[in-house]
Amino acid sequence: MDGQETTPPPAVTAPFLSTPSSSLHPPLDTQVLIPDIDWVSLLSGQSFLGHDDRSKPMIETSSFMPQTGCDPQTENGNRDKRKGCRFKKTIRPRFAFQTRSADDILDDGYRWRKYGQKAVKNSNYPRSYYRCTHHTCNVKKQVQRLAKDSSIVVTTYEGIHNHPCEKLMETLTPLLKQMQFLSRFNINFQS
DNA sequence: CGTCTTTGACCGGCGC
DNA sequence: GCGCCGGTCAAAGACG
Repeated sequence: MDGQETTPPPAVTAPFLSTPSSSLHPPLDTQVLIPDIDWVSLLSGQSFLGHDDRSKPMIETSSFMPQTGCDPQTENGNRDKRKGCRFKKTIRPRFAFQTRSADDILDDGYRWRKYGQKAVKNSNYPRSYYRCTHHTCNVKKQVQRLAKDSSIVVTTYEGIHNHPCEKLMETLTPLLKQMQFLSRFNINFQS
């Protein structure tokens, strides 16, 4: 099931930045109130955020990364700890923002697979865990409603996409092909 | 049939 | 050492 395809664009109400160079991928076609965002870099899967000292850290940036000798593909903490692989704490891009939306899932153009849901303390609402479905991508995100205001969804992204946004590419590919065709036609016409 | 969600179990970190 | 908590795994089932 891919409920993200039909999710209406929510309004981002309160962005928080934890790492200046982190790569977050907010929903496409969203009423975004974040200033100084390089959306081109963002949508191409590159690091995108300009420095914004006004932004307040919301979420810790530390996460587990494998030490040398561990398979980078199996970066997820518990899975590798079970194999006896040792970890050290390193900084990993992590970014949280709040959206006012009736839907928990934001359509950010990427495909996500839900791999867990947990009830969290001091909250009536569960926290959902998602992982990017791209085989080489290790980006994760957590989604949770605010206990104080159930209309606000807190989304936390962790990691950087190492591939372009699939949905954007789907949209742009026919357009690019058409442009290539037209430019070729134009060259032939001139010669 | 492939993809995705659900959900109970499991594990490690952390505070006491 | 123990219990709580957050994060992840993986089997089973749902869905298109």
